[in-house]
Parts: sequence; C-alpha cells; structure tokens
Amino acid sequence: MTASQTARQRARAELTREIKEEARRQVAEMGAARLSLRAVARELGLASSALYRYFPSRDDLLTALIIDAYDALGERVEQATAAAARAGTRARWRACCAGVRGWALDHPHEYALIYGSPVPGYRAPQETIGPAARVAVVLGTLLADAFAAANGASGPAEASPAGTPPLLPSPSLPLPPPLGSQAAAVAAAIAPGVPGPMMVRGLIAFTQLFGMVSFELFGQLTGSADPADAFFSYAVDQMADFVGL
Amino acid sequence: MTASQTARQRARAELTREIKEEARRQVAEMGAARLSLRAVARELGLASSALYRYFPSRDDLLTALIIDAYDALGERVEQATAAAARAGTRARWRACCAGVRGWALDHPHEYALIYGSPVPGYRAPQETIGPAARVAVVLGTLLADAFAAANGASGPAEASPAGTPPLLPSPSLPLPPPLGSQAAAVAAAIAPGVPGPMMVRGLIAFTQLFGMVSFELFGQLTGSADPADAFFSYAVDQMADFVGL
DNA sequence: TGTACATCAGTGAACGCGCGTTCACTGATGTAC
DNA sequence: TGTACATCAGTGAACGCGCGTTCACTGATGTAC
Repeated sequence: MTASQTARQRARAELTREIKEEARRQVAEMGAARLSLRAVARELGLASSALYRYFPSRDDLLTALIIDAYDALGERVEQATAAAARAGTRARWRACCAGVRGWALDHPHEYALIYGSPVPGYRAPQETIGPAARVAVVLGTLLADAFAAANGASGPAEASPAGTPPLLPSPSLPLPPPLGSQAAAVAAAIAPGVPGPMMVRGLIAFTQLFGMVSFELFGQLTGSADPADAFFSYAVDQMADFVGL
Repeated sequence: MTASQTARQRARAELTREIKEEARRQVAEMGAARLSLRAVARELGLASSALYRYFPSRDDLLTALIIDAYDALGERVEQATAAAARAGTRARWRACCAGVRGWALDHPHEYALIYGSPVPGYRAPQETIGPAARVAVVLGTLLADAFAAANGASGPAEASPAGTPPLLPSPSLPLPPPLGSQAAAVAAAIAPGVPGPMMVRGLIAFTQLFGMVSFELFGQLTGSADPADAFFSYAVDQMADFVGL
C-alpha cells in the first residue's frame, strides 16, 4: 500500500464522486437553490451527517459543482474548437459558439449555476477562476491566430479560407485610456500580440455570445427569435465579421 | 361613497402597496429566492396569515414584484430615451442603453429577478409579457425612426447628426427563411417598416446590451473589463455603428 | 337617522414540512513495532 | 506474522430554525331598508 491507493482512499474517492453526481442530478432537476445535503444523502442511502466527512458544508459542495461545470463547459468548447482546427479561425469560432450553446442547452441548470444570477449568500472562492477562464482562453487563442494569419506570420492557424475578410471591417473608434489598458492586460494574458481594438471586439463578441445563450435559456427570446437556431448562427457569423475572424 | 373610494378600499390599496414595498426591500437585500411571506408580515407587524387577504400565495406576490420591476425599468428607459429625443437616434440609443445599465446597477437583485436565472418552481404568467416588452418597444421605435430618417421620410426623428452613417455599414448576409419571418413578425409588432436584416441587427444589439449588463452584474467581467464603464459605452457605440443608428 | 345584516380584515394557533449542522458513538480499516 | 494502537467512515439522535398555508374566530366597516 505504498504507491497505489489504499482501499479506504479508493472508497473515499468513489463516494466523493457519487455525492457530486447525485448533487449534480439534483441541480439539473431543480436548480442550485434547491440543492439539499439531506436529499443527496437520502438518495445515496446515507445519514445526512455522513456527507460532512466529504464536504465541510453545503457551500463547499456547491463550489465543487461550479468548478465541475466550468470544466465540463470548457472541455466541450476546447474539443469542439480543436475539431475544427484545420478549417480556419472562422470555422473554429463557429464551433466554439456552437459548443457553448450546445452545452448550455444540454445542461440548463448547470449553465444557470455558473452564468445565471449568483446563488444568494454564496460567494465563489478563488479556485473557480481557473476553470472559469477556459472558454475565454479558447477565444483569446482564436483572436491571436486570426491576427497572426492576417499578418502573414506562420502560426497554428491553417491556410486562411478563400477571401480572408479584412481585420476590423467597420470603422474602429480609438480606445479611451482605461479601456486601452484593460484590453492590453487581457490580450497579454490570453491573446498575445492582438491589438487593443481587436481585443475589445473580441470581448464584445464574448458578451454577445453568452448574452444570446442566456436570453434563449431564460426565456427572453420567446415571441421573437424563437426557436433561436437561425438567429444564433446568423449572429455568430455577424460577430465573426465584426471581430475579423 | 359612490365615486370616490371607501375607507376600506383605501386601506386595502395602501397596505397592498406596503406589502410590495417591504417584499421589494427583501428582494433587494437578499434576492428573490429568499423572499419570505412570514418575514414580510413580521416586518409589517402583521400575522403571516394576514397577507393571504392580499396575495393568494407567495408566487402571486413574486409575480407582482416582477411586473413592477419590468415597469420600473421600462419607465426609466422610456424617460431616458425621451429626454434625448431632440438629439437623434444615436443619442437616444446611448440614453436607452445607459438607462438599462443604470437601473440594473441601482437595483441588482430586481434586475436578477427579471433577467437572471428563473426562480426555481416559479412560472411567469401571461400578465408579465406586456411590461416585459417595454424596453424592446423603445428599441423598435428607435430602429423605425432611424430607418425612416435615413430614407428621407419625415418622421419623429430630428434632423440627423452631421455625417449620417450609412445603414448596415458592414456586409449583411441574406436571412435564412425562419429568421426572415421571425424578423418580419418582430418588425411588424414594434418597428414598422424596418427591413429584416436591420431588425435582426437590432435584436443582436438587444441581446448584446443585456449580455453586457448581466456579465457586469453577475461578476463575469471581473479581471477583464472591470470597471466596465468605458467598455460599456464603447460597445454601445460599436453596436450603434453595427445597427446603423 | 337608525337598525339588522353582510362583508371583509386581521388574529393566533396549528399542521406538516424540510433544512444545515453538531456530537458522542461504534466498528471497520490501516500502521508501526 | 501477530498484536496494540491510531485513524477514519458512517450512524442516529438532537438542536434550532424557518417556511407556506389553512382555519375557525373576533371585531370593525359598509350597505340596504
């Protein structure tokens, strides 16, 4: 019992997994506000007090679920984008957007958990910020590749598709100072080399993407762009034009 | 006691108002999920059962709050936009966006109540859709005015500012059929005369607007465009270009 | 104007429920010699 | 290999809390004649 795990450790890991799984099931069914430790324990055939051997409080269980949700979304988006890698930045952007929306539609309550209104009384700790950034990192890479490709540099971007759209096709206002330094900081972190105005457009596209998904999921498109498929993919292409992908 | 109200009726109206006010206070402080009839009654010095003379259930009280929130936001946006009426459609668009954001920052939990994740177990009834549409109506009017002004028709729009931007400055893809008819239906309802592609861009700007506000409010911009003032107003101008305002 | 009756507001007790968390405990699993 | 001890998982009862909703009631307000 030196290198490999002890029986206790294996059992512990297994039960931790089962607790999260059941909790995730409850969140999916009723939303995060209704997640209850007692109900999770009941469903697993445990005493409610037993859960405290695994999570020190309800909030810690919630945190674990939030991290898992960010990771699940991140992984899906990373894979979807990677699968379109040979097809150029616009196709990757489309795949990235479709990945976000697809995951959100498949897991509406988990999406609400991370992008909806914050759970009352809950404050997200530090550990969530890494997983939370994964989608942004994908987008940043996309921007950097598109910029590099348009500037003739050889990079991870494949040969650009026929008729590369010019970067920033519509007139670009100069950035006011605070926005300029914010954009520079973001670019330095996730999209090296990308100039400020393009970075800001990326941020706009980012909020646009999640704005549409949230509107669709939370029922705000009912009566206008509903069903939202056509609207969504049209908007995604418009944003690609706007950003210069 | 024929034309004017009876004492009972006045008292009833007054107390109904006070109940909603206290409930709104609680929502503002702790969020909608924590709204409790008993706490409202306690704060008002009433027996909890007394509230049932005024609202048949907790959900009905929530519905009343939701309607009030939509109306408060709608009124603020209508007034802000109207105050800029003499300044052209772009200024009105800016005022409209600033109104939405300003109200949201002033009333974050009420904003979350109407634009955040749905309250679990609560289903919004019919009566909310009128008030919910007020902001959209303002935006529709804006679009219609901008289109009319650009086409030389005399309308409620004032003389266009120096250097009217061309409508739809960036290339516009043809609308796929389902989106085309959705856009036509929306235009018929709130933006008469506006062609499909422009209407869709309006919808995109609409989701963009609320997407940014939600991201800011729910903490998703922390570490990037935070504080968000510069980003927000820059994006608003970019969207104005994009839509053709 | 006064009286008899109907309507309605508000009370207080109760029902039945579920929750998060603590604590002393037992028995099984792991470790050191 | 066997034994003594330490660690840990899981139990079940309890604490203390708050919730939405119902119900029979009392007393005040309004209405019709």
